[in-house]
This record gives sequence, structure tokens and C-alpha cells, in this order.
Amino acid sequence: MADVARRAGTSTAVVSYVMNDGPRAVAAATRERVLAAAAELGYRPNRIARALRSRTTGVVGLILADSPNPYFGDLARHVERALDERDRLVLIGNAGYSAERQRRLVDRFLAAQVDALVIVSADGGEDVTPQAEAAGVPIVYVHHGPDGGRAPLVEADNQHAAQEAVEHLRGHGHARIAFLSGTHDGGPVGRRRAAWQALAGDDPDALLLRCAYTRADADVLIRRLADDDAVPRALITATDEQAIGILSGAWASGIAVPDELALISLDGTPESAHTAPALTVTRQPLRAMAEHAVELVFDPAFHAPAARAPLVVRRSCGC
Amino acid sequence: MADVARRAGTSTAVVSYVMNDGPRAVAAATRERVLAAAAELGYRPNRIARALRSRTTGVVGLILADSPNPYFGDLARHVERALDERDRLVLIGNAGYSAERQRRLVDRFLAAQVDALVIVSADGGEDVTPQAEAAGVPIVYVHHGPDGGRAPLVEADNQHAAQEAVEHLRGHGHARIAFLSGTHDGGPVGRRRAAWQALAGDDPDALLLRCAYTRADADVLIRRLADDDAVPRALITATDEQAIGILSGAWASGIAVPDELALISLDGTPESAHTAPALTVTRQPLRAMAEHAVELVFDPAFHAPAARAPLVVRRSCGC
DNA sequence: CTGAAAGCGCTTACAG
DNA sequence: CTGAAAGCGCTTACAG
Repeated sequence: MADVARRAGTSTAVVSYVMNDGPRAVAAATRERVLAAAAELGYRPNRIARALRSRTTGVVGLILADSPNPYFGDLARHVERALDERDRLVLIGNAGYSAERQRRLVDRFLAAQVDALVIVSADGGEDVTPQAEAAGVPIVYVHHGPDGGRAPLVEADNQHAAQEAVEHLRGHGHARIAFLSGTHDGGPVGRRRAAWQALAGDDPDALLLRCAYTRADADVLIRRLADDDAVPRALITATDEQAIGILSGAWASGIAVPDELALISLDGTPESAHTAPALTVTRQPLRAMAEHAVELVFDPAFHAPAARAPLVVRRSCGC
Repeated sequence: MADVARRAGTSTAVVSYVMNDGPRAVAAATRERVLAAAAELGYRPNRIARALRSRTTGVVGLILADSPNPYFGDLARHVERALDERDRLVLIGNAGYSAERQRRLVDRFLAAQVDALVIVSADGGEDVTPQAEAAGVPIVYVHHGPDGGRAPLVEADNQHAAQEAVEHLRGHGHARIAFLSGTHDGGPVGRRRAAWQALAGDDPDALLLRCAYTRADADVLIRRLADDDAVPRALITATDEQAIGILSGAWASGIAVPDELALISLDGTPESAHTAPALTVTRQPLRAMAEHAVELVFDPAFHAPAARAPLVVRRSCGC
């Protein structure tokens, strides 16, 4: 920077003003000389020095509850894109469903002086808002936040999604519609389950199934139901992971989807379009959620309603 | 840091030595006082200042050819874990199959002073080694690197993987085995295809299929083959994405896998275990590849042979 | 509109 | 074994 200033016959202050377009004006002629000198010397500002001095790094930390899960992966991708468009770099971390690992990542990201934190939390994660606030770093949860968390949470209209799925299956003539939830369904899945429950009729408990949000567990579950001759005629799964496991277990058990088992999933990740058969889903508005979260983290006053998850009709429902 | 030094009755130099366990020794008693003072004050070293001074940030840049693709996502996850174990933070970027975006990401990561660059490149990406070398930053390619790239490339033993798949299908009695490659198959897929070709018999061209590495394209391809009554009896797909698209298109066309179409995929991502039917695969050693790459980026002299992709027998082959 | 200079929070030669 | 001090490359109040 000193070299550039010297070559342009000015001071480092002025070089800074032209490189950053401010905070003070620079005469057009001086500006030209600085730009020319910078180009000739191949000068690139050192972000680290800038960060130390200005206390802003241009880096945002993104923490995922479970990065192998394509739903989170897809959400992460949209957050990355939104951040990239705002010229922010993203530091990524996978909490692997561990509150301890999540806290550790927050600590490390804070030490790295991130400008903001975007967290896709999981059931049971603790609220890290106090840590972030102590460091003066804004934070926002996406899809799922801790119970009683103080930071804002961006999620889709999960109630509406579940209602759409129930109605569509009713339209196919199904009166009894089962629901596959998580083992401990707090947060967004809990809201999906509650919305289904309100429409499920007399004895929802008899129709409520539970398993972890993994293909393997759903696969095992449906095989066991097949063995017991207890496969429901219509099923809504809380997540795509579960729906995909159901499909694979049903195939292995000789249960035909959708003829013997009509299925709708409530995530609608890209995977759901190319299963056998293709899944009918309510598609979570991941892009809108990511945009909303990024907007919010830079402008706490920003407000937008929860985006809806449109019904995408494919084959697994019987259409 | 000055506060800690004052409280411990010593200098900032000594505080630095104890926080970093070096480079100089500190008397045990002094060390204790510093640690106590740091704990009482809740002192956390500022990584940015440390980076400015020591010219090492503890951050590694990871660039992915296409982050929505689960194969790359899975590879990324292993790289992240390996880096996390070495106490490195990871800056992530998605090139989206664009050489231009890849170059831009490298520029930004270099400006952010990353200590190293790990790149999962795509067909046709240009070599960014000169950029990295100019900045004195080590770089390693994983899975796929540019043609004639100067940096090291870590990949699996792709030739062996394709051979295993051919042999297994032969064992099922298939003499004519088709191969689904990419549209322009350089790099690892090219090596898989070449290994198959060497074993394919008289007229490999008649058995060579091509489409992009996406579910959608493979889905369309198999439907068209079904319409033309030209579905092969046995098929090896270069990637899981393609295999999954084949499965979904075959289902839609009423072609039974494995009875009418035996299938083996050469990626073996976690997804492949829960398709309908479950895919027989050669499982790419992603974890070993990630470890190897991370090892290599910190120690250019490190050497290990290409890891093999074991055959994982499930249902799609006919077993 | 511009310059000289302080200071961000560290690390590390230098001197003792 | 320890301390005083320079300096990493910037930004920005201060003074003109």
C-alpha cells in the first residue's frame, strides 16, 4: 500500500479511500493515479490487515446440524449463494447433531471474528445467542432453532405444508392417513405433525409412526410393518430421508408404491424428483428461507412472512 | 493480552509464548500465573491479529465443482472433518462447473490469506496452480484436476473399480455389458470408462452410452432406450447420480431392475444403499482420499498409493 | 481535498 | 528464563 501511495505521489490514506470508495472523497485525477499505480504493481489489499483495523472480516459462519443430510446440504448451498452475492466468504462447520460440537464451532468462528452467524440447528441444541451477543455478533437460526432461543428463526409455513398433503391424499380417497415423524419431534417437524394430527380424525395415535430422520431407520421400519401386515394405505413422511428409506424398504418387502402404499413427503429436496417412483412432495422453499435469513442477519429490522411449501405432484401419491 | 500480562505480572511476549506453547520455554510458575490471569479475564487470542503478524490464518479454502451433487458433498464433508481434526477452519465455495467462478473463488480465498487450497475440480476447469504459487499457497486437487495441472491430484484406483464391476456382472452371466459415461469424460470417469472398454469385447462403441452426470439426464436416457426397445441387459454407470436416474426412469418405463436390467454404479455414495432396489456399487474411498489430500497439502513429501474402491454387493446387480 | 500518524492485537527478533 | 519494542498492512480521527 505504501508502494502504491509512493508511486501515485500521495498518501496511504488516499489509497485506502480509493480502494474502498470512501469514507472520504478523492479528486478524480488523484483517484486515476492511484488506480493506475495499483494496477501496475498488482496491488491487492490485505483482508486480514483490514479486518484487524476495521473489525469486520467479510466472513460469515454457517453451522449445520448434519451436513451429510441433503436437506441441510441444499439449504447450505442456498445460504452460500446468498452470501456470495453479498460478497461474503463463508466458513462452514458441521455440528453432527452434537450440542457440544456446535458450541465449539461457535467459539472458533467467533475467535475468527465472523461478522455474523447462520445456524441450522437440530432438536435439542442449546441456544448460542448469549455467546454471540457477548461478542457483538448477530445470529439467525434457519429451519430449526433451540427451544426458547432469543435469536430470530426463519422457517417455512410447515402447518400449511402438512395440511396440503393431507388434503391431497383425501382427494385420492384415503380416509386414514398415517404420519411418520421423528423420534423426538420438536421444531418444524413438530409443527408438521401437529397440523396433520388436527386433521387425522378420531385416533391419531394409532396412525402416528416414529423413527430417526435417516433412510436406514425408515427402511427398517417399513419392513417391520410389512412383516406385521400393518402397512398403512396412505402415509405422509416428515422428511425426504424417511420417504426414501420407505421406498427402498417397500421395494425390498414387495409393497407397491403407490398402489398399496400412497406416499407424500414434506421436504421436497431435489432428490425427491428421481426416486422410484418419483415422490409427491410439498417443496420447502429453501431458497427463500436462505435469502430471508441472510437478509435478516444484516438487517435485524427486516421482515417477511413465512414462505409456503408448494405441493409438487409426482407419482408416489397415486396420481 | 496486555491486561493478561499486567495481571500475571509479566510481558505480552510471555503471554504469547504460553498461549502458543512456544516458540520459547516459560518457567512453570510464570506459565501458571498467565493461565490463571487469562482464565479470570476470559481472554481469547485474536486470530486476526495473529494472522496478520504470523502470516498464517489457520484457514483452508475448499472449492467444489458442484456442491449440490452428493458425491462432492460427501467428499467435502470428509475434507472438512480432516481439517477440523487439524484445527483448521474451512472456507467453502461452489464453482458450479464454471472455470470463471472457480478462478474468482481462488482469488478471494487467496486475498483472505488461506493457508492452503483443496480443489475438487471438474472437466475443463483450468489449472489454478500458478495463481496459488504466486501467493505461496500450497494446493492439491482431489478426485479430478485440470489436464496437465502442476499440483498433485488425489484420486481412487478407478481402473480397478471398473474392472471389479465388469467381473461381477460377468459372474452373473452377462456377456455384453454397457457403460454409461459422461458427455465429455476426462479425468476419473475417463479412466473408469477406459478400463471397462478394455474388457468390453469386440465392439465397445455399440455398448457405450453417454449423458450428463445428473439424475434427470439419465432418467430421460433410459426412457428413450425403453421406447426404442434398446435397454441393455447389464449396465455400469460411471456415477451414482446416473444410476439413480436410471432407476427412476426404469421404474417409470416398467423395466424391472435387476431382472431386466442389471446395474452397478461406480461411486457408492451413502445414497446408493437406500434406492429401490438398493444399488450394487464400487464404493469410492472418499474418506481415505480426503485424508490423503489434507495430509498432502501440509506435507508435499507425503506419499500414499491410490486407495481402492471395494465392491459392495446389494440388489441391483441381481444378487 | 490531502497528509502524517496512531493504533488494531498479536509475534518475534534483540538484548539482557 | 524474561522484557521492551518493532512491525505485520491496513483505517481513520486529527489537522491542515
